[in-house]
Amino acid sequence: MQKSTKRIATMHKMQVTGLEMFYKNGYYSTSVDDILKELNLSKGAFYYHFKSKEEFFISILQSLVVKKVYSMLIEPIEGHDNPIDLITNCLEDALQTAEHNEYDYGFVLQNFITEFNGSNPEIMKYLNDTLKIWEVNLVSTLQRGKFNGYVDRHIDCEGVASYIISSFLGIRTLMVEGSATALRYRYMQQIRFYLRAMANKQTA
Amino acid sequence: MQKSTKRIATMHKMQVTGLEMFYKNGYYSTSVDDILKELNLSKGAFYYHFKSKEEFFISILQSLVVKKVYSMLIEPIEGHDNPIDLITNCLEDALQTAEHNEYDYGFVLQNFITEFNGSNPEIMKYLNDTLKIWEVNLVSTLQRGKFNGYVDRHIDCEGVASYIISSFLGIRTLMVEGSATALRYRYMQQIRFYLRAMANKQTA
DNA sequence: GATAAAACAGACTAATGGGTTTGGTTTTTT
DNA sequence: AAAAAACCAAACCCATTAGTCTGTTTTATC
Repeated sequence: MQKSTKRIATMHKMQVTGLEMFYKNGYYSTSVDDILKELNLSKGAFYYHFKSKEEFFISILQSLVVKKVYSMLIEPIEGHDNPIDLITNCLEDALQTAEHNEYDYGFVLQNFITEFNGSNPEIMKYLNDTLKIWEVNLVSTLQRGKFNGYVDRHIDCEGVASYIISSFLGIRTLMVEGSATALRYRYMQQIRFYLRAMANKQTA
Repeated sequence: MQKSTKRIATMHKMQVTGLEMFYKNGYYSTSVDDILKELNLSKGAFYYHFKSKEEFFISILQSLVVKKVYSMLIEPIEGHDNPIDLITNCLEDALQTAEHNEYDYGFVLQNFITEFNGSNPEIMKYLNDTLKIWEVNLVSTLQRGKFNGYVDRHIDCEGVASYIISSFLGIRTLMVEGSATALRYRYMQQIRFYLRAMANKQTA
């Protein structure tokens, strides 16, 4: 009983290539035809599977982006180890991924937020919700860190979380054109410095 | 001899409205007709003054954006006062401007960098150059701060500068949808905390 | 106030892109 | 083998958009 297995495979292929091209060239600058040419598929194929370009894009957000945000930005910082180390390593990994021309999904979000802001409220909702998921998980990781004695009790977890996200999104913007390796190195030094100051001074 | 006074006035009006709409809806999502309708002007007028949409946009970068980056982000941090205070106040001002739905020009740059990255190298060059101007000036402000005894000698000025820019660009992304006031408040607390640690501990 | 140049209006063109339709082929089920 | 479901190709439709062309109005100059 694999009646929909091919359907799913085809849709998935379209979504993967779609995300790649939307991310690289922007949503509005990437035509459906562009994606189909890349895949040697036809318009008929596309509109058999998806109602519209917009619905197609939303399906990408739901089935690819959200999952990747979880696996790259959220799961690595779960658990009861020192959140400061967890977060530092997670950011380092994400930036290294970015450096090798793959996409780290925090920046994917930022790109699309910039593009759709003001022009498409429905898509913006999905994007903001996903970003919010990251933020919420950062906050609770920090709070858990307080509870477990790793993080200073006086720290404003919400403030730190949005500051981490901000700096990360920003450095990724700079990396698109600047010398990525040098920027990553410097950024990691600064964020380490910043996060180290959050540590609980009582406990080792 | 005011043969070009009207010409300049009209061009300027087009540029101001153009920047506003490009910034709000994106370059590719804003048609020349959209801008002209807003101004009650015609195609003939537009192409009388500008060779193309792209040239029009570049003229906006040159005549509006660069100047504003200077007056909002560079001039305020010049001088020989404590650069940590200068930078803090400058960022605060920029974020307050942003909160009142006007545009702070750091974010204008970021928006366009995101939009044109990968699709238009010529425009990217202008945008990156402008961002670079900001960065270079931040670095030299910090170095001057070292010289004048305000900033710790061990600080990596390049690292701090790109970290400041990063966090600023990032927080602006978050502000587009989140509660701007709360984000600004938190951000300023964090950046103050971060910058205070740069201060020279010897001198008061 | 005639004339020339500058500034502007608006219909038109060509190309692009989202989406539809038609007309098929392959795969699965019975 | 026959019917139905899943899948695919490409011509076609319609709205939009950057850019052109031809003319008209405004403005400066003598």
